[in-house]
Amino acid sequence: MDYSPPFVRENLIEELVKGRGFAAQLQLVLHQQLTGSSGHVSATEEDLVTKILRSFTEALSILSYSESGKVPATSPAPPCRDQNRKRSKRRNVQESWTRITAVPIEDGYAWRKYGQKEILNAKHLRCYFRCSYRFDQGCQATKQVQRTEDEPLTFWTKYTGHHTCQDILKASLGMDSTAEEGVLLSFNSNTTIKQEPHFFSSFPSSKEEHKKPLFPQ
DNA sequence: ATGATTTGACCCTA
DNA sequence: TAGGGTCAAATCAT
Repeated sequence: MDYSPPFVRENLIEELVKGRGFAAQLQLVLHQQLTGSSGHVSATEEDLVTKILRSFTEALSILSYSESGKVPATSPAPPCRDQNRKRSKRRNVQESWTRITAVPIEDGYAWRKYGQKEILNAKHLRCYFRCSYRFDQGCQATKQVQRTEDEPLTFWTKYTGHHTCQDILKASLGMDSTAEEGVLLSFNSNTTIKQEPHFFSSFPSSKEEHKKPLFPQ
């Protein structure tokens, strides 16, 4: 499904990455206005910029899929939002979406593992990751990864929040060889689609390439 | 020595 | 109160 020469693809990815970066910045600005004293940004505007941001991300994913000879599963559905839940002081309610893949997703971002936990009625541990730049740049992106099935091997990944870190450009431009292995997009629990297995590997981040598998078997 | 991971404890929500 | 998410000291890898 790849009809474009490599250099066209690279330019395309570069532009999409730029767009995503700008959208992320806009999201930050809007969020600051929303929480600031002037606060005249509507939730609709914030929601809109979130959708733009996601579109860029998904476009990049699609390019990555086609590059590796795979077909994107679906277009994204609206995110599942905990709209009626009270905002916790400690846990802020961020947009989240999930994917189910045959391999742990290598999304090109730098993640730091900060915990893992046994989940009720689950055979495997759930691993918790946050952006490596959380403290440097205040990037609030997190993800959770859990092996869900053995046959066929599948991994469930839940992303929460978008990356606002500057590493975004470098990371995404490096996606050609470490493209997202994502298969299924689902922004609520009802819609899930699977993809063929590709390979198995742990997926150390760009900052954390090394050592033992991050996912307990 | 430095930075990442592990793991038990603690915190929060339903 | 149980289950899930996060923290942080201890441990490990480079």
